[in-house]
Amino acid sequence: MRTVNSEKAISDVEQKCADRGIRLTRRRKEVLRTLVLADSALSAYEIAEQCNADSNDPMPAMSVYRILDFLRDQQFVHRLETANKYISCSHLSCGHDHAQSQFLICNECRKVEEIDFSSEAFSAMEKSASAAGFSSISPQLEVRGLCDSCETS
Amino acid sequence: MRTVNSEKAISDVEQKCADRGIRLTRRRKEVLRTLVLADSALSAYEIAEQCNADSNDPMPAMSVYRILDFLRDQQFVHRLETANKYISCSHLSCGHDHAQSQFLICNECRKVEEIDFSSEAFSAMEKSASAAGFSSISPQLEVRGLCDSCETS
DNA sequence: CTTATATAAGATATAGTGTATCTTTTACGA
DNA sequence: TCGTAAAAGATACACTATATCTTATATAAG
Repeated sequence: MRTVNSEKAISDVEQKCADRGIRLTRRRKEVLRTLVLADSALSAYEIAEQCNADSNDPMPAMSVYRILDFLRDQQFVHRLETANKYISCSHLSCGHDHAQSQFLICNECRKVEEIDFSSEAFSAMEKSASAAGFSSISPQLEVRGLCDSCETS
Repeated sequence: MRTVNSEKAISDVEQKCADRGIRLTRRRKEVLRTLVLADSALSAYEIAEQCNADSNDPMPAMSVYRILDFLRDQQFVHRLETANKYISCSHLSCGHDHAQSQFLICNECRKVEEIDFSSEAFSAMEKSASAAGFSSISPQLEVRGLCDSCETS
């Protein structure tokens, strides 16, 4: 289980939705809960499968996509572009906004860490980018690598 | 046309293949040429389509995938993981190896630049990564952003 | 030169990922 | 309670990619 307190994360999201005047429906909560409880990033179809394992009210894959759109709009969930998978935001219980989302993805065990790169790293990247004719770079970043335990084993 | 001298790039690849004792067949050259001449990154199916526009010997999409595997193994072509597209290496005529490949991708016009991030940028990223339990990061990197001309327009 | 072998290409099927669209249901305010 | 809008259900289909089996071609050995 990735999140220390999954239930708290979900009720915090519920509160945020109430604040924003949007609805965290039963279906949306199902998808969110699946991602919060998951050990790793999941594909849309894996989410549907997991929901169907957890309840006997079938969750169609198409609904998963729709719900993921909603959850991503609200920044509760992120899409890993390099993996075609989805993962719950690791800041569900934080009060502040998270415009940034940078991910370290282990090529071996597929573990994902959502981190903040240092501002030095960012400004150095921006400098290189600007030299190549790119005036701005997205704070969304996916970096592949090896986590410590996979490196040593 | 992305490459200043496309024909030179292709004949340089031919020479490299000869050196490596591998074959740059007619089909492989067709795919490579399509990518070298392309203004942007192409999907496998777009490559097939383009080949079919250029010649009347049909290029099946399945062959394109096989040939892309070959060209990627040889580092003549890269895959943009965040775009599901392929692009020819911008160093086809260089003598040295290119273990690294970092890309800037414009979210607006889809222009792609293959660059080298500064070593400062890399070591700063590695520092952040190591703090998060990742001992090594891949030199393969795709960064989204806006190119100068899309930024100003 | 011919044949054997290995590599490449052709052909077909199918899996995996994602979007479009139309209908039905549900929630909520007037 | 009824009307409207948002959400969910259902179905079809497009796009990306892999697996596998067969046929063709290139090169090396005899």
